[in-house]
Amino acid sequence: MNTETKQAVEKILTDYLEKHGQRKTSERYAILSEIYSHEGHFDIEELYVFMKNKKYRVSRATLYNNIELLIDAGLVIKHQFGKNLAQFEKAYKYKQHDHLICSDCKKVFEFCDPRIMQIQSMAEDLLNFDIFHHSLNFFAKCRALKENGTCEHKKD
Amino acid sequence: MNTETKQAVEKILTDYLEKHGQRKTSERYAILSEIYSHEGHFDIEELYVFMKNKKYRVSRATLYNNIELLIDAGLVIKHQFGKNLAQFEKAYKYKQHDHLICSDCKKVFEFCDPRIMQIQSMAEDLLNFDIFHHSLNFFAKCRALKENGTCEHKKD
DNA sequence: ATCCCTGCAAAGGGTTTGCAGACGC
DNA sequence: GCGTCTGCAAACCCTTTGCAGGGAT
Repeated sequence: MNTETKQAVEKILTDYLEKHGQRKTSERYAILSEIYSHEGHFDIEELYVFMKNKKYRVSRATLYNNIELLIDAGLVIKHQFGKNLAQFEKAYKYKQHDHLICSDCKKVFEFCDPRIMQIQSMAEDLLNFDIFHHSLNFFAKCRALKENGTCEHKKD
Repeated sequence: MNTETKQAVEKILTDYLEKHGQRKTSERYAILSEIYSHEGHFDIEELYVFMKNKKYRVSRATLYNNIELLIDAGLVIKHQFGKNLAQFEKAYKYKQHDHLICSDCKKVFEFCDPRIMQIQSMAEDLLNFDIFHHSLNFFAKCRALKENGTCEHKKD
């Protein structure tokens, strides 16, 4: 990842840890760095394998503990795409977007629409809450599937 | 539940089973009836306990199998509210709505906003998919919490 | 009579917990 | 040195699977 982003997210983590009186362990910075060096979604097992394949001696328990911390610090976002498997994504400077999941091949697509923020404001005022996160998922069938018998995006 | 709804959902199930060459077992109709006799969200374990507390001899495996069938038939909707626990809800004649989850007490609130359908149309055309289901969840802090130190809706 | 569907129990897979040792403070 | 954080492994919980018996067609 670029140096600017690396420094920025490390500072956010440092500030968060200091504010909450938690320790600045090397594992926490290693996990953050690993997450920000990958594009797209990942689950804990994938992150574990990535880090094991490098020099890191890291445990799944530590990953589970610290991913929660990173979510709380606003550095990571958690997704649930219908399966019983939490998936994650880096959050810093990543444009707000939502997801569409292909029911055929389970591939996840991204899109964004500013109108979601208007709905959010409406819900906040209606229910008297402050919303800090949203999750919008569309489940869909590829139009090419019924015409050609195959997802046209499978070749990607 | 009212007789009209009961007959309507049973017909939908019957049509679905006949169309797919699947058997009309008493368990399937019992599960459907049980689901439609409750308001709000439920998970498989709750449904299992409900049915055990009545006369039914039913297994969790059958519930898991048939809830998928009912979802496919459009009679049940599945939700994931951030935890690794699938929650379900009856779908027939139930107005389209979305959810806001209180981060303090985890209570789930409902709201609806027609603009979600506009976003859906946009995403369909942008990505060339036909969307058959959507899931929009807001995660939020109750405004009364920071003022009074307690969720004002906890008394509900 | 066929064979799909069921109940039961064991297995599976992701996540959490307990504990002794390590390390930030 | 104190107390938190870590790695490891076992425990946990929800869900899926295997199998023999039962019921729909």
